[in-house]
Amino acid sequence: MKITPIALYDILLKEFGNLNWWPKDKKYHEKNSSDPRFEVIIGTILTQNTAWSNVEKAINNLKEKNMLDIKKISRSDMVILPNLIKPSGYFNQKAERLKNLAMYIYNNYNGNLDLFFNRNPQEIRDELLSQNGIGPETADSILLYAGNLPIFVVDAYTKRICQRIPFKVDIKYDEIQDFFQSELSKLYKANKLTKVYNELHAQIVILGKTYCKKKPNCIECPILKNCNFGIQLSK
DNA sequence: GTCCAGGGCCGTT
DNA sequence: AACGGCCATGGA
Repeated sequence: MKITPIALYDILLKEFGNLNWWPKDKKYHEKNSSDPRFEVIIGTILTQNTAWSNVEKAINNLKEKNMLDIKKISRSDMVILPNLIKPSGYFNQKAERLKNLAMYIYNNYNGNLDLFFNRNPQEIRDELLSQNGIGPETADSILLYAGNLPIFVVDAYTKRICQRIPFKVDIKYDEIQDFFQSELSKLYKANKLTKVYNELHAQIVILGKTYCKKKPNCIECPILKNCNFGIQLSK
């Protein structure tokens, strides 16, 4: 049975409901009057090729030291910071990346994320991509989940699912992103796209973690009947 | 013990 | 353009 990105979204929305990503600690930010968008930005770097459970440990360490702050990260000691984020893995690289980005935003936008995000998304994206350690997925996650901008995030799960279904699209980041964005904007109005991209990427991650793993669990997968990979497997 | 996770960079073909 | 090695922890 043929499936489109729109149909995929329908199925996953029924299966998982609204997930309201990105995961963040609202209570913490209310209590400390800190900016939850910066927690998202930190999370996008810490979760690079890393299980989220490990990222949570790192973020908790930052909270305990009151370091979940753009100014403090931008001035952090490069012995202390890697140590705090150690559970997230690649901690030396990630500490550099975090500090560089925090310094960039702090120096050029006075740490003001409203100023940073209130521009043409393409311009912000190019700027993010020019930073060391920020590739397309991290940049787009920042745009979508911190900036609330209508940019679809492609990750390893998205690529895997595109191949397994399969969608008729070249397996490259930009091609897949263009494919999802052009398909979904056929049905949804421009002012709904941020919400749709937010939910669909979140649902794809859950689908990937739960069913469409490297070693997949197709039998219980909600898109079994719409996926060539699962159909072949169940024969 | 082995495999894997919500990538990205760099050097080599 | 494409590919391999590298970065590293913690849970399954």
